[in-house]
Amino acid sequence: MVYSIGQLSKETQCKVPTIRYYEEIGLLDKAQRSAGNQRRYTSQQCQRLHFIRHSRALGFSLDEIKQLIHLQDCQHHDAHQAHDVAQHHLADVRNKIEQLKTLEQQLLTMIDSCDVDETEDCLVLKSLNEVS
Amino acid sequence: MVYSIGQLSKETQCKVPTIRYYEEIGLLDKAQRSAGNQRRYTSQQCQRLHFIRHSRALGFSLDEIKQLIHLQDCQHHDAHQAHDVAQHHLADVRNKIEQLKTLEQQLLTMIDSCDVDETEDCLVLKSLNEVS
DNA sequence: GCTTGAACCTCTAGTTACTAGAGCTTGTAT
DNA sequence: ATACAAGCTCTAGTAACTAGAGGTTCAAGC
Repeated sequence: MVYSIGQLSKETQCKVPTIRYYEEIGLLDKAQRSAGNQRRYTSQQCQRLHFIRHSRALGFSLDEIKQLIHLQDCQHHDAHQAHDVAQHHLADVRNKIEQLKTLEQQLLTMIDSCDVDETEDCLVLKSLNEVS
Repeated sequence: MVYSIGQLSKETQCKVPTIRYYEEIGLLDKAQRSAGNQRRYTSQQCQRLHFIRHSRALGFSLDEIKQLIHLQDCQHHDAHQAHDVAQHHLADVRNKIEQLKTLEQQLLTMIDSCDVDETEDCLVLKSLNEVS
């Protein structure tokens, strides 16, 4: 199976300029070209793009994905390096969740303090002005 | 009290280039200048920068902060517009938390599936290759 | 074989919220 | 008077794309 960039785009739900961008930064190998200079992709490249998109959906950065791809390509890697990348990322995600929960609480407090007292000005601005 | 940009920076914990950047995009008014063209700030501007930093710490975007500042400056605003901005932001934050929790689960599943079976290759890469 | 139009090409610039560096000038303390 | 920290402007870089201009190629229908 050979894909044009548009077909690959449909297959992987990845926008055409994004595919070109991935090639540009070396995340995807340079595609073969048709006689008229248009990109042609193999099933393998299609699978790699699926891998990239799936990883992105899980929040891995392009840099992390580069590492994961390298681990895939290099046969002699330690069995647990990919595991480490994933675990590191999991820690990041948990950190972000904690931060956002704190934030959620602060916003709630701010908004609630305002609901109590409908007759006055909204206190949101006031509370943002307080030096914490 | 009159501040140089460095003093303002210390006072607000906001880096010097960031202050200049806020001026450039119109989030802070243009500062007065000394005879030698250096920026001089008043206590009012210092308070405004505190407001901006506090809002940023709560995750408001610069655009949202612009709206909030406009609401402060404009005396004739609806008492609850700031409330709305905050509530909208709260919804965003909650959304992000939900997404990250889903992600956390997927990562956990991936990593755990690998721990079960230590003798084989790490399954992280394999599971990223599966088309979900 | 010719025409049409969708899909392709490259290149540049924009997005968000800053950060870093070059090369020069000003302020202040001794 | 001098030294040097702190200031100035301008340009470019970060992450991960997205959008548009202006031109070319492919594939289908006649």
